[in-house]
Amino acid sequence: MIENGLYPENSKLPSESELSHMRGISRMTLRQALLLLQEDRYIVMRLGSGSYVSKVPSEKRAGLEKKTNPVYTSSQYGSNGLDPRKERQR
Amino acid sequence: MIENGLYPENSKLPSESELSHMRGISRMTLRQALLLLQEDRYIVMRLGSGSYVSKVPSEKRAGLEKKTNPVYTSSQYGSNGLDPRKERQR
Amino acid sequence: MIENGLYPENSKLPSESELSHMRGISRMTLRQALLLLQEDRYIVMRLGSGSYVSKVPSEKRAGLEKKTNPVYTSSQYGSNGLDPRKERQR
Amino acid sequence: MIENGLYPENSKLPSESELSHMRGISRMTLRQALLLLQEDRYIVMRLGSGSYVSKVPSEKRAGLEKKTNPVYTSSQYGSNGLDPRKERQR
DNA sequence: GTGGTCTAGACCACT
DNA sequence: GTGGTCTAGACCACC
Repeated sequence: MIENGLYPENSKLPSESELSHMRGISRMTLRQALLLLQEDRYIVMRLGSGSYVSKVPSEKRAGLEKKTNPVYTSSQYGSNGLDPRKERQR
Repeated sequence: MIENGLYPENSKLPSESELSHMRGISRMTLRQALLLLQEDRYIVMRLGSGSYVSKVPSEKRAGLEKKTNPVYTSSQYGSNGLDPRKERQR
Repeated sequence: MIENGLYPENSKLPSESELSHMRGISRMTLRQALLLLQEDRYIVMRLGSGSYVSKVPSEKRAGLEKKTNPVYTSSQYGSNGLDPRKERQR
Repeated sequence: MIENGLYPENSKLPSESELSHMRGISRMTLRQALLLLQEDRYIVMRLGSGSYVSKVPSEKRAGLEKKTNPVYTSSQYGSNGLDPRKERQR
């Protein structure tokens, strides 16, 4: 979603609670993802404030720089950042 | 800071607002710390007036007296009491 | 609400988030109330689990036992525990 | 300032601290004024949130309705709401 | 202008 | 998804 330009540099991400609901995953799983992003310096998590984009990875230069925690996806989500799987049965 | 002699007995501490800015934390968090210090009788908070040092803990005699709310620090701040982390990101 | 029998002994209270919405107050304020109740041993707050009633104060015997943190109310709420003031202005 | 359209209906007034500095008066004096305005239903003071304009008095109809707490001024302030007396010696 | 309290909302640590 | 803590900023009661 950051690569897709949905969240520009220095912008504030939705809250952990919102993001986890958007993707249909638990907060624990979402936090693990955020912590990996922070480890790679893509975001900064500020206690009591929110998570902020600190660097937008360049899709074009993929391969020139090594990502410590690469993302393996079989598909990309739309620009609204919503997980289509969310409309699943409960 | 009291142990370091920065604020002697019966002296007036900076206001809660000042102290919170000095340490780079919110006033609510600073107040929780002051309330713990007051619980241990190190300071007295006077409504509408300020906070005052009522007892200076002796570092040397550490262990002879029991602190209800001990402080766990990995480092000590300078004599100006300023938090070097204050230059935090935005 | 505990005195009114809404939450019997050993029962689980609604979450802090729910209770704060029910009463139309912020979660921080609700927590201060819960902490006072816990101090007086009426409830137990279990991290990651919830708050539980540990003792039901007897209204009838009021005066025979001393409450450290008494409640001063000008009125009582209904059995649903909802605050009529909740429809506040914005 | 409300009559001059500086603060429209449902808008949020500056904080008590800001307003008192703007007019060069103490917060106590400013609060007395706000409380009078609230008594006349011109504003609503929401604890922990701020003061909000609830009704804009009509200058044109002055006299048709009775103000409980009328304002007696010898002059009007500019649209910026700043008190010219503020630039006084200290 | 101080300490005291409240709002609204976030991340953190835990079950 | 809970309680625990923190942020940022407001009004309240008081000196």
